Amino acid sequence: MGSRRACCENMGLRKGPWTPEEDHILISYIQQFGHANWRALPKQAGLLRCGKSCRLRWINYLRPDIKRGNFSKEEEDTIIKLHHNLGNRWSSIATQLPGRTDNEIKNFWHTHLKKKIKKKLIMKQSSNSETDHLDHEAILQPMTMMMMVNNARTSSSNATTVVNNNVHHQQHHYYKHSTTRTVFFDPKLQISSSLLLNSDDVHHSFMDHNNNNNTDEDDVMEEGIHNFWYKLLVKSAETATAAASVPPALANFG
DNA sequence: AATCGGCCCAACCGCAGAAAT
DNA sequence: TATTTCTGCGGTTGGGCCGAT
Repeated sequence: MGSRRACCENMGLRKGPWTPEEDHILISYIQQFGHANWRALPKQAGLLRCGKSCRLRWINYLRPDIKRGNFSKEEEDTIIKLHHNLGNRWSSIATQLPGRTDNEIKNFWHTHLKKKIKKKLIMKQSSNSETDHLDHEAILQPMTMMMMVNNARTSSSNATTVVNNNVHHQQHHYYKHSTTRTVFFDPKLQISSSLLLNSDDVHHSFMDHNNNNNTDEDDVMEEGIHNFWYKLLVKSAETATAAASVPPALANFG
């Protein structure tokens, strides 16, 4: 694809917070003419904004069906459940929550739910006698990796990158073997989790679950992934705790 | 009353895929 | 089929707000 100029590079266009006047112009225009072409809209409406900015303003703030205010407990539970299944696919999650935007859900996740879940995990971890020796930071570190690998798994475009880098593509996860360890790799962020995934049995446990012949493929994947991440979490926390000096956990893989 | 630091959220940016040419 | 344009998505940022000191 050729080099494309960002829409807001156009000189003379306003950026930053919208004024009530701009809001009014945008609402009036869309009510009258709709928004068939975002690119052309600001010019036709007489707004000194790029189309992208107009679209965002409308979708996230001005649409008449936007539900404002605090998230209910039901909405919260729905987000947690959907995020567990879908990962950071905020737009998909938003389709299940009428009146809520992907941006709003994303913000809510980052500011409230993520912390809440981490806290729950720590509480759970503290009450688990079997893993009492593990420190909480070591648990949270692989959690970050879980998120990143999950992102890689949900992006089809990354698959190409992975193939180009000669990384094997198996089911929905990417992995590659070095002579000494199995490495998970996030092609988008160009980082690997070699520190966290230096154990073959973790890798095999994941593969075993994936090779299960159960008829409900999604359930198998879900169960396999769940089990896999649990083992990974414990294993990597052990590794991190044991290490006298922890090297940069997310070193470039080259 | 002033300052500081963390939180929150609207808006921006870059990227990728779809659609159009 | 190749290239360009448009749209939508997810990550990130920055500024306002608010409580703590």
